[in-house]
Amino acid sequence: MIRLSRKSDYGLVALKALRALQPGDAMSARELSLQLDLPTDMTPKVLAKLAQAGLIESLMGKTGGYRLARLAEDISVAEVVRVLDGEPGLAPCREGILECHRIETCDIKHPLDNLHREVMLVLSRMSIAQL
Amino acid sequence: MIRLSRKSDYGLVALKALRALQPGDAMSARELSLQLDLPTDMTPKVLAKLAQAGLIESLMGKTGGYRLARLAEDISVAEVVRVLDGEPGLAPCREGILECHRIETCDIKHPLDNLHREVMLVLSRMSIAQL
DNA sequence: CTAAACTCGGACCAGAACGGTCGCATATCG
DNA sequence: CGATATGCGACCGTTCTGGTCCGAGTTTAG
Repeated sequence: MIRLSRKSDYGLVALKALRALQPGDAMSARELSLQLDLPTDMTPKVLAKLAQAGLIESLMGKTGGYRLARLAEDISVAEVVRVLDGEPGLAPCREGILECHRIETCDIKHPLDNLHREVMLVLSRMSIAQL
Repeated sequence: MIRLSRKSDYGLVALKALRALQPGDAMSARELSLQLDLPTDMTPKVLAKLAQAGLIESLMGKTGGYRLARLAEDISVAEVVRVLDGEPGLAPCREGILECHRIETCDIKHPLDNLHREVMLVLSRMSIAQL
């Protein structure tokens, strides 16, 4: 239910690298891959997701690349995770494995929900700039 | 890197159910499965892990079953997660994917480590009794 | 205008992890 | 002694993720 996969890691290190650029400059996916030792063709995928979510912007063409679309201070870890690993949902009520008509189940659902929300809050408080 | 799988859910609901027992009473794995709609033979596995970690104790024999080994107030969610899903490790330095001799990598490692620690802290603050 | 370098997007594959099951040994109570 | 419980280890099927490949559309350089 709460999952921070490797993709999120990649995204975070990439964003951190983009942050070090001069304003106006862009960095290509391949440069990022080489510099950060990320899997060759994984980087474009991760960056594409971040781009279409509006966290970074992509510049096409020969001198293209990626750069932050916002201030690093305004990009939270939670947002990156949500984009790359999806909104983490609770297992219990998602698949119907634990049926919700059971009292015990719904007794447990809300607390787990709170738990989850609290974790995301922690992630929300940390920005790329703080990494 | 942080992963709360379904097993953890199962463990948490089971512990919550065990908490409702009268002191001295025990509840069999099958009873728990039926009452909580958990997968038939998943429950013993989860309970076995919790037992060997000392969170609950098992009573063998005909009238056997499981019961809490400690007060519900003293069992944290973090502990349950750690037992059932293992100590969550950081991806970057675990598999050598991001080599640690790279400065960028080790710049990112510690902050991610802190992040992770903070999340576990949140889980530590919530006990079974509070669910 | 052509060529090169880049992003975009989808299709694709292998491997690991997870959820779930079975069976046998062992211990307890009646 | 027999019935019933856990303990534990071996065992699959499926899903998901990480990772790769390729074609299409775009922009700049020459």
